[in-house]
Amino acid sequence: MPELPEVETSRRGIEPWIVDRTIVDVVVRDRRLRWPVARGTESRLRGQRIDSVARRAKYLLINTASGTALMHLGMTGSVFIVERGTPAGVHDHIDVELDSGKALRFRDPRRFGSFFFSQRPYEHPLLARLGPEPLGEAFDGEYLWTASRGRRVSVKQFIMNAQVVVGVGNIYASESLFQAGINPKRAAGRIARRRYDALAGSIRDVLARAIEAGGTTLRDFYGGDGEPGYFKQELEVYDREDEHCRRCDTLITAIVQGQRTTYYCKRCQT
DNA sequence: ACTTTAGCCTGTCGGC
DNA sequence: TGCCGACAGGCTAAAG
Repeated sequence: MPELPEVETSRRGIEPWIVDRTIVDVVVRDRRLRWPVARGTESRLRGQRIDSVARRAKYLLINTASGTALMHLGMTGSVFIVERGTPAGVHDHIDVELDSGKALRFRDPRRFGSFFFSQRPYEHPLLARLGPEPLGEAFDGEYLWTASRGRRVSVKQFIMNAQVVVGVGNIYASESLFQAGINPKRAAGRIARRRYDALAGSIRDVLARAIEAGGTTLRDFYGGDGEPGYFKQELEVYDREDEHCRRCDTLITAIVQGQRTTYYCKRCQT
């Protein structure tokens, strides 16, 4: 489900409900996530006041004075606010209960998500080697071009690599490459500097527009306010196999790269 | 150092 | 209608 725009939409949705609230308890109903939820996570959070909620890559960081609770939504995870005491569904694995009478609920049917506590989150092995934020200062065409020299992987797989740049998942990789006019099969190391300028700009633009639209809801994504994401309506190629390219009318092609489906226009993307 | 693959899970959908 | 395989928005670890 969630790529960067969906995680950012979730962050904005929960922020007003949890910042400056105190955690009165944490209830973990199922510890079997991507990595088992460590024993003691609950006690480290209990009694802490939430100072802020941030996002790094696709991680949500709930910051307190004593450390940070990190959540990753994996493929099917979501977070939302409920009244404390709201009966939990089968996939509602964690509740962070607040002194306001509300709770932050973590739901994840496939359990590819994760939840852990860290005093130095940015030094945690899972975060330490992440690439730059695509909407940040350090990300531009020069960076991508330099990082791609000598790389033989396809450009699609290259921009989905979180050590290169974070937050670009399967939907937005296809969309960014379409907007930049680049064939997703092209080897990353054989793309000119100027084309990487275009690609970096497209990644920024696509992600920013998707955040504005509240993310992309293909089936079951809802932001913190319960609204679906409306970026689906703006998708140019993703999930549009055999439909007409809006720019040139050619039928959109679907291929598989690295076990993920890629969509592109053979005529617009070279 | 890079690239590729297997695998973690459940739910849904299309074809028979 | 039911069964079965294919597929799904992510990511790591291990193997090559």
